[in-house]
Amino acid sequence: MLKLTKKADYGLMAMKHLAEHADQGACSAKDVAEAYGIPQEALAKILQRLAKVGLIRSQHGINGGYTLTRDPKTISAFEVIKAIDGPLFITSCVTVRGECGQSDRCTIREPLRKVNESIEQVLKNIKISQMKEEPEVLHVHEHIDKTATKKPAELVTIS
Amino acid sequence: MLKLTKKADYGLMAMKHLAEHADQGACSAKDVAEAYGIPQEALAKILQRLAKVGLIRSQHGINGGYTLTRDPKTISAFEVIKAIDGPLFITSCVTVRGECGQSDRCTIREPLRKVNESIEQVLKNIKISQMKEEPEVLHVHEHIDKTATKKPAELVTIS
DNA sequence: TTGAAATACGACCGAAACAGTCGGAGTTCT
DNA sequence: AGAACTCCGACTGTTTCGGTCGTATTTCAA
Repeated sequence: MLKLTKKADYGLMAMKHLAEHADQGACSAKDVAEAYGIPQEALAKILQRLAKVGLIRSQHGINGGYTLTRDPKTISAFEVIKAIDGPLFITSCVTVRGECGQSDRCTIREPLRKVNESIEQVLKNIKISQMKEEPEVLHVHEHIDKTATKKPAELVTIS
Repeated sequence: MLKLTKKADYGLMAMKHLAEHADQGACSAKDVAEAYGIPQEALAKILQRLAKVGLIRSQHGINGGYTLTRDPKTISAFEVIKAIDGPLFITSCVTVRGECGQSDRCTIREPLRKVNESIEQVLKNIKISQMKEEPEVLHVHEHIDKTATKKPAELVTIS
């Protein structure tokens, strides 16, 4: 149904939380989990994956937790989702090798690849810093519009 | 992982096939299934759902099968996908009632709703007729660009 | 040095959605 | 009327998802 997994949702929430509390030092998985009513163990596993790809830094021991490694303005939702759910393909017949398992006569995969690219661009242009609060939402609009209006060349070159 | 189900893929293939063979009368589920190596019974069920929402018309008996009810230029990929997989939401916490089951403090759902709208617009502007062959792909690009450039007002009003 | 607090990692289980299969009902042509 | 062909709806295995548990490792503080 073209939906993100809950893990990806949790990951985005956690990243947003870390961005908001960046000045208060590290946030533990327990803190974030309790703040949003997320199972602690489940969130911990997600944060581990985010740390593994370098989006956040982990610190053991007392007063430990997770901190962002980059400015939230430079972290896209696409990076977070990809780190958690793996590479996303809108079509189920297209694999990582670009092959179509079903049949050679599947002629719809090329148009769908374009759709996939468009979705990726949208997600890449949504930054963690833009998810903070409601007033910021207006900025998201502008960026969504910019995504397609300012990058037609990029979309074309992919084809 | 933000991917379409195989059923949706099959449905799009079948719709494309019906569009290409519209002048040859009705196509049976068997014909389409054999043309693409899809299990016949599985495809039949998909075609049933497409018929139920009125995208195609079914005809029993000998030389029966399915035919498009509308011009393929007016049928969007969004309609096909929605008919098969149901309403699509990019976020798993957002339900049909707009509620967030997790917590009231989930502040990321509004930005993600905008992403969802953008994706819907992309899918709505991809028509079955544009999936026919490779040269047509270029047209898809134009429509993707138009999607966001010509409809900023619509995106804003949804917020 | 000892213990508490926190992450790191893997294995496990129940639930839900997915992919595909089977028998039955309806329609058309001969 | 009968046979061939098709659509139709319910059913079952399989995979994925979501969440839990247990254990090891690291860090800081008393």
